[in-house]
Amino acid sequence: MYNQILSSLNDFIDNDLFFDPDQKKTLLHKHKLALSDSLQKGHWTTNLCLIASNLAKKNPRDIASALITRLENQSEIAKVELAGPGFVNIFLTREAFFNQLDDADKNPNSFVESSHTSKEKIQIEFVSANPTGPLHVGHGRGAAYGDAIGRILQRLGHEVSREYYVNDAGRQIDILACSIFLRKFECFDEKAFPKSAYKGSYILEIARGAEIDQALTESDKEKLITNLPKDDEEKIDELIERIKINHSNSWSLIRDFGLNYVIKSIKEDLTQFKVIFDNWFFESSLGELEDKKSEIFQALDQVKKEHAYEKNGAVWLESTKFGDDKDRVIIREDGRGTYLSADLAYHRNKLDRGFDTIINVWGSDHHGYIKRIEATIEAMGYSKKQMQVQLVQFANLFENGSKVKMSTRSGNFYTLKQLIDDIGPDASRFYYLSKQADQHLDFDIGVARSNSKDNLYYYVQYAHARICSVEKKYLELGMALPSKFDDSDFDGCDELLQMALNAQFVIKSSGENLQPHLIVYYLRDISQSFHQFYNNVNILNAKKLEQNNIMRALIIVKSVIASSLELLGIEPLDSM
RNA sequence: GCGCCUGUAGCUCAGUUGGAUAGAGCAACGGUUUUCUAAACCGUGGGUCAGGAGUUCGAAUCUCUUCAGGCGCGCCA
Repeated sequence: MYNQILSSLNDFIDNDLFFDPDQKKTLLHKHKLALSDSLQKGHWTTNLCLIASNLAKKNPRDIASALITRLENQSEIAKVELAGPGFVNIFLTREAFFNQLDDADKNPNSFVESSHTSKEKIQIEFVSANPTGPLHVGHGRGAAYGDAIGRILQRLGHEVSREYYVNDAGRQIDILACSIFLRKFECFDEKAFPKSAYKGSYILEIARGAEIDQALTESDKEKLITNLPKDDEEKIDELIERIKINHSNSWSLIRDFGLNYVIKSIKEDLTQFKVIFDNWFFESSLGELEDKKSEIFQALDQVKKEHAYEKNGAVWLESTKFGDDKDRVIIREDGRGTYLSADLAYHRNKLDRGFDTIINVWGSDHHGYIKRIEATIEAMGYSKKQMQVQLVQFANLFENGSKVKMSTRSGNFYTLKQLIDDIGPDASRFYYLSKQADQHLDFDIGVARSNSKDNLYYYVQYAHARICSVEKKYLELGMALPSKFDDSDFDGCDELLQMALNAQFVIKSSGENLQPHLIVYYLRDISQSFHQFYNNVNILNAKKLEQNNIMRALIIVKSVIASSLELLGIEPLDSM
């Protein structure tokens, strides 16, 4: 029906309006056909005449009359009204209204899929937390978000690939290995343990699990910890250096063991959170800068030829040529690459894999980094439009009104796993997604855990469970669940059904804008409408004539709720 | 100093990309169950959409500006 009306509107623009081609183009682009938010305004509504009247400097009423006649000629349309400042409201016949619902139930993309949006190959890179410790509640938000937009884009017909970028090559990993080493061989007293090392209890666990034949003598330890620099950061770097040189065997054993251990635990947490990645990309696979065959060398070499220069012994990328604020170092004075150089090679690798769009989900503290990476993409000869960066603000966790602190180094943090164990993966995901991603989220675990009315997650689940229960009772009465509407003129479900139709548009918009929270609020609204209906109408004791359509309506609402929850990675509950 | 984000009811937030009378939840007060799950529903009160100017048929939404708050500005990752 949507497509049918839409093409009538377009025919009208083409044939009945005496506009020049430019005006027609903007009109085609700007007019909208939307579901009405209330049936008093009809089933469908369009602003076409408003826009047209603006372009032609004419009264909307003069333009509308021809359109109204054209629309009213269609057998599915019962009535067309001009309302408000110039909206055209379209009222369908009951039969047409029900038909589009049955169609939408069969094909949840019936309105949106034939539109000219092309199917793309999309890659989403998200979480990508440094493998230096367990995921904490801040990472959970990125995980829930990235996974949800993946599901939504898939629903819209795109081919989606999820990727985790593992920074397994940098200094952070050395600090991890060093921390484990120091614990393993008990090099420091508890009080003297370096501040800049990781202190979480998981470090002790890993240290206990690591099987190393070698032992450190007291003099080894003494050598390791005497005459260290005072500065915390310098101290840890010095320790790393000394261990690497003097205990290279243990070092690499511990480093590999620790890294694998942490990555494994991250994977387990994500699996429990129902986030599955198609690909784990390791920074180390890009190779070493010294190796001329490595990807990282070749990527840098390519860029260096045209868009880089040497200054103060370092190699600088001319990123200002591509919109960055200043030029950036890609190879340090001492010959090592910067973080940007690895990212440059990584993005080249991604774009060469043939994705139409790559989406990077980053913590919002990286926002200063966007221009920089865009510049490197342009410098390598790609278009920055192929990459979309979506920032996710950190989630603040509250418990009983007070903020729970998070810091990986101090080891004092609330892990994602704890959260999942506490309130479950589904409620966690629901709350993570309940606010626009790039804005602060205050997550009160007390509310999420509670059975109270302000727990929105249960409000939505309750609507689903109630419908399941009614269906069950209906079957127990010996009735069969209807698969079609009949022509009874009971209209008590119509507003609810109108809202159910809107799911397609909400999902489309949430996919196009990468905003899963729109679905959360849609779920709240349709659940509310259902609860109202439920309290108004006694379904099982309703008139036999009305019951078929009521049950049909509930089946449709239930399936809309279930499939919307699915897009958020949440399993609908059949009973509570 | 430069850049990005935010400011909507007492609190937490939506607002379909410029549309019709600005909406929910919580909190406050009052009500609804011999009948399908009361984790529900109904009612009442609560607003200069931070302030100002502009763009137009029409602005919470776009532009400019003032104020307030948050974040980012390494040869760290």
